Amino acid sequence: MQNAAASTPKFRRLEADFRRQRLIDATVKCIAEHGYAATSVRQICSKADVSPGLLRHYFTGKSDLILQAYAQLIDKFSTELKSALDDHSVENQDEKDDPRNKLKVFVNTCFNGTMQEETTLSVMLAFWSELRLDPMMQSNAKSLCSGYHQQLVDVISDVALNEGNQDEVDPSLVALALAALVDGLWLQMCINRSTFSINDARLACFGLLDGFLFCGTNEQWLQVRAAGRLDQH
Amino acid sequence: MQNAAASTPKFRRLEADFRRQRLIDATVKCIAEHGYAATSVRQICSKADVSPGLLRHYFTGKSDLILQAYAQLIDKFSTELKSALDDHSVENQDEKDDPRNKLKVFVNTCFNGTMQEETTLSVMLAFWSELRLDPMMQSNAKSLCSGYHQQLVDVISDVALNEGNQDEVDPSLVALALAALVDGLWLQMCINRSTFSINDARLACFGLLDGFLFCGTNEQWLQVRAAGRLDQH
DNA sequence: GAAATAATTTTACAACTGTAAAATAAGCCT
DNA sequence: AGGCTTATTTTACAGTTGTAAAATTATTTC
Repeated sequence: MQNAAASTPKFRRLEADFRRQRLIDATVKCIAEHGYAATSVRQICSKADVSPGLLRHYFTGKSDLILQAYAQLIDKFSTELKSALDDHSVENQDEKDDPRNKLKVFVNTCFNGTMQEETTLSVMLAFWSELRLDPMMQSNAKSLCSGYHQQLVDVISDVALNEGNQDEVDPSLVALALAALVDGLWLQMCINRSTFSINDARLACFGLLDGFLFCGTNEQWLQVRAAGRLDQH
Repeated sequence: MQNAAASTPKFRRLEADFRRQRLIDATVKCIAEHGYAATSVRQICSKADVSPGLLRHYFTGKSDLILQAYAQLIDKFSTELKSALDDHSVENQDEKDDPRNKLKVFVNTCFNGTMQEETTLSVMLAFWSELRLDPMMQSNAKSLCSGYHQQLVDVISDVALNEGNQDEVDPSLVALALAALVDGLWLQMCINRSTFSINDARLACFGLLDGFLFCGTNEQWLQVRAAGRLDQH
C-alpha cells in the first residue's frame, strides 16, 4: 500500500548508470572497510542504499560486480597515467618528449591521485591476493600491466640510448625493478603507512633509476635529484 | 560399535603437537589453493584428515588457527635469515662480518628456501591483504618487520661508513627501497610468475644496492656483480 | 486518469558458515 | 580384563551466504 498524497515514496527509480556506479562504489568501500573475505551482497547493497535483490538486476552476480569494480580501479589509474604523460600544460615539447622526464612523470603519478588514497591501495592489495584464483581478473590485470610494462621498457631504452649507455643498461631488468619497487612501496603504504612519507617513496624510485641508469653521466638529472633531496626537509 | 578383532580402528590418537602441525599445514595449503576468503573450517579439517570438530580441541577457533599459521610462516623465513647470516660453513670470518656480504646473503635468502615456494608467497600475499584488519596479525608482523628493517639500516650504514660514503648515503631510505623492492618482487612472482626468473629478482636487488651505495667505488663488489651478470645467461 | 513498463523491494530457499556440546571409542593404567 | 582418561567424531544449531522468483510500486505513455 502506498501512502496518501504528500507522503514520500518508498524508493525512486534512478538511471541505470547511476545505480551501477553507486553499487561499484559501495563494493570498493566495503572491501576497503571489512576486507575481501567479509564483503557480502547484503553489505554492499546496504552501503549503496539499495535492497539486496537489486544487485542482480544490474549485474550477473556478486562476482560480476566485483570484477567490474576491479576493472574500474585499474582503469582510473591507467587514465591518470596516460593524461599525465601527455599533459598539455607543459609548455616545452622537447621536455615532454624527453624520456627522462617521462620516467619522472610516471613515478610521480604512481604516488599521486588515486594511488595515494588509502582506499585504493588496500582494495588493490585485496584484488592482488585474489588475482591468482580468478582468470577473469587476470585478463583484466594483464591488459594494464603488460601494456605499461612494455612502455616502461621502451622509455628506459630511450634514456640509455640518448646517453650512450645502451651496453651497460638492461632495459627489461630496470623496468622489472622499477615496477616491483612501486608495487612494494604501495604494499608498504598499506601496511606500514606511517613509517615513511610519499616523498620518501618518490625518492626511492628516483634513487633506483639514478643507479640503474648511471645518473652520474647526466647533469640535468643530478640537478633534479638534488632538488628532490632538498624538498625532503 | 567397534568392529571385530582384526579390523582397523576408526581413528588413531596422535600426539598433540603433531595434530596441531597438521592442522596448520592444512590451513596454509587451503589458503594457497582456494584463497583466504574461501577457506573454511571443514575444508581445513578435511585436508588434515580430521573431523571438523577437532579444530576447536587444539585451537580457540578458526581465527586462532589462522593466526598461528601466519606466525609460523613468518618465523620460518626469519629463522632462515638468521641462520644464513651466521652460517658457520663460511670459512673466512672477515668475509662473514663484511656488511657488503651480509647484504648479499640477505638478498639471496629472500629468493631461496621458503620464499621461492609458490605456496609461501601466495599465502603471504593473502595475509598481507588481511593484515590491515586484524590487530593480532599486525603485532605478529611487526615483530618480524621492524626487527629486520632496523638491522638492514645498520648494515647499510656500515657499508657507507666503510667506503667513506656516509654523507651521500641515506641508510633508512636505502633500507626502505630494498625492503619494498623485495616485497614487490615477491608480489610479482605471485602474479606474473613466468615473466622473470629468480635470478632476475636477485639482479634487480643487487642493481638497486649498486646504485644507492655507489658500487663504482667498490671493486670487489663490481666483480661479484659481473659474475652475477654472467650467471644470467 | 488508467494502463503498461520495468525498477525496486520482498520473500523464499538451499547450501554453507563457525561454534558448541554430546556421544563415541582409542589407548593407557592397574 | 576392565575402568579411566581424553582424543576424536558426531550431531545440532543459529546465523549467514548468494541467488532466484514473485510481489510491489514509481514512472511513463496514451
